[in-house]
Amino acid sequence: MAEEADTVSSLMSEDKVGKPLVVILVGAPGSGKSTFCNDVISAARRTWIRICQDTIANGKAGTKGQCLQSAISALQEGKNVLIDRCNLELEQRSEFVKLGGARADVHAVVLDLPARVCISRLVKRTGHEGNLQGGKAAAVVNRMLQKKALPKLNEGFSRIMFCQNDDDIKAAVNAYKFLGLFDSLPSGVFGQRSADAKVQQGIMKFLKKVDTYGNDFQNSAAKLEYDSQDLAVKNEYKEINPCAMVIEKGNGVGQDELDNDLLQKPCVSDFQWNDVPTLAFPSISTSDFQFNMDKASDVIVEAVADFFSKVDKAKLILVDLSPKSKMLSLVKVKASKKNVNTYRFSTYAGDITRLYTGGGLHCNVIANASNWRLKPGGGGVNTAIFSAGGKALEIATKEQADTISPGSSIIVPVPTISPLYQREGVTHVIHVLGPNMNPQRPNCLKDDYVKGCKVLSEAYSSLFNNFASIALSGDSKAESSKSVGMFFESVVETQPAISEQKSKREVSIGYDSNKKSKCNEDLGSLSQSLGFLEEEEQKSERTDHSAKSSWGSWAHALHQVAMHPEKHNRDVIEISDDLVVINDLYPKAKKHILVLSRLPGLDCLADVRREHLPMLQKMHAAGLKWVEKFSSHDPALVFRLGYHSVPSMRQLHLHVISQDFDSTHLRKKKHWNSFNTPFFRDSIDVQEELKMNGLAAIEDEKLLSSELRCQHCKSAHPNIPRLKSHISTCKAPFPSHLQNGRLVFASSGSSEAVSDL
DNA sequence: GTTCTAGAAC
DNA sequence: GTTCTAGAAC
Repeated sequence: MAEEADTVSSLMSEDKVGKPLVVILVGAPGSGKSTFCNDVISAARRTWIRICQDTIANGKAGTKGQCLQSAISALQEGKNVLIDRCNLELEQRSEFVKLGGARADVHAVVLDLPARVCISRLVKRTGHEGNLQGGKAAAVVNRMLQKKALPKLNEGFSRIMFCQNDDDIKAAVNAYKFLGLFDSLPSGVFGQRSADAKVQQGIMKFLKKVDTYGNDFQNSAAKLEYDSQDLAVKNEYKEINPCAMVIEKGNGVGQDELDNDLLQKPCVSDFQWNDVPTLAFPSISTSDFQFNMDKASDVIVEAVADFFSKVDKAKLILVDLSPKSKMLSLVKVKASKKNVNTYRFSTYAGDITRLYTGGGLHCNVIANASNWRLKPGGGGVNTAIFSAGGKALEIATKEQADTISPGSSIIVPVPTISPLYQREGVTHVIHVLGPNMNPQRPNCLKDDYVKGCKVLSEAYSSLFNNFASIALSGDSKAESSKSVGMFFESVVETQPAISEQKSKREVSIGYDSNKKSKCNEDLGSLSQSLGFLEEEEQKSERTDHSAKSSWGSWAHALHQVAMHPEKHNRDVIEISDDLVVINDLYPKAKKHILVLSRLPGLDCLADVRREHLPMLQKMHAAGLKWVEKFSSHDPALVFRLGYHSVPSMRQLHLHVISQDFDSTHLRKKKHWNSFNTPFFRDSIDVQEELKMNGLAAIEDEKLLSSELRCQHCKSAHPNIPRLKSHISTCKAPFPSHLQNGRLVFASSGSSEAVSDL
């Protein structure tokens, strides 16, 4: 019985318990954020956790990443989160806003107090610490407030509360303090002083404008007026186009009718479309490729939601020719169920090649449901777009690629002579190829909808990413330069498909060779099964490659020393036929030397093969000899010998470096991580791998930007100075994975592996 | 690899 | 205001 009751009550509570909340405080230093948090937490009915960047790292200042991580874990435990950092700028808070969605609702509480109040509090608080006194405090606060961007609902907040004085703050504290597990606060904007009026004005202006278009609009105008109170709360509607507003608010007045009547009038063009990049796209694969529409509409809505979570201020419009389109209605219903922002995503029934002249819609980018040969014909959208784009579009397409594979897309800038550009203002066409389910067309997937949905989803994300990259590049003529910076909430992969296409066509040219494509690029996978001739070709290409472009001009210094050590007396400490040993010009520790191989053509670890093992053994032995010498002078020194996975300078060199990392030259994250992540390949491991596999593993350069962690106790630190100050006092032993010959020190006159520290 | 510097963060 | 980092240039 008891068990049953438990089950019932847990079911009920699951149903009723609101989502956890993420409350993002927004305010200058001294605005009272911490006090707010403490006041809420001290008597709250829910469980709250305050996340403060100043104290997140064991009481010390930490990173934004640590705050995010901490917030994620708190949410997973069902706790409510208060983000206590300034968050005055959109970018500073955007990562935290993204915590919202299925797992949490995100609110903002804006402590919008006069600067002088913040300054005087700040001086009182920090004066005795000597950090931010008088004029300095004022400068900091004023500077920060200059950059202040008040939060808006369209950033992803479901509720925003503005506090301008202590009473407002008290009310906000109470709202959260008394919020029980089963309660929720209303959505919208509260306490904002002047914006509501502006929104109202904007709407009135719009209504007047609409009126001039005639009777068709009367109903919808009335409807808008009715809803305007609701709209006023959402300040995201400050700058919107009237049609989008109607779409959102037109429920119950015959949606389809409204859409078509309104959208097919050229009423929007002179209103507010100008600065928002807009992509119009047809449904991919559901026409001639016979993809199931129900499944396709799920994929579309999913892809759109995903896109909106990454990108700010861009609009998408799904277009189909027929007002009775099943796809349009399916997508509309599903988008609405999924709460997709209907201001940013809408549907349109009409000709995709006449969006402006036929519908007044200014879409700077349109997508084409293409065929794999990227050729005109075949009917449907493809024929229509190629025909509207003219010969110029066909040629421009050919310039980009010859073919396209299912699930990908390519961008084609529309030539200015094309009617699509001149008449419709379309600056780019993105050709997309979706999966084919039609047995009468090539590459039919039959009924494999697992694969089909995957490919269709890839097609849409490729399309949307490419659209994003157009706006990011500032290439879009529909987008003013000032909005470029505001466009992205986060980095979006750019043009993956186009470079893929290019590389298909230009395999031998090395499309990315101007990038940091070092010699390790493909050698790991360089096939041993290549024929002799091919291998020779590859070799010469590799040599060419590194000589030509992959090593920067500075990167040949070690090579010069290895080949002509006699010319570099100052740095060289040992010369033999095989090796040159030098002091590192910029030592990253008390003792830091390089053992250079003198073999020509052996530039980096990725070049090393089994036959080089004797050379590496000699280098290791030479390194050990120097360790012994150094240790005899300073027995406290402990060394590691190893190679960088991807060196910055050519000519294979072994680092022999003491583990104190006590050096003014160690200044960057990259410096630290190059010696303290798996990017550093211990010499003994490399030798072992050569014996076993014939080559050594190369670790990713991404490791160089990992967070900074102490090599002893593994604690994380926000920056190099903090890390350095920590390691100078950290008493923890070296981790066990270094304790099998990787760490060396001197003992009884000879260097030995450290067995126990 | 370093130096220089703009801009992020507080 | 200072501190710190990351990216560009070399």
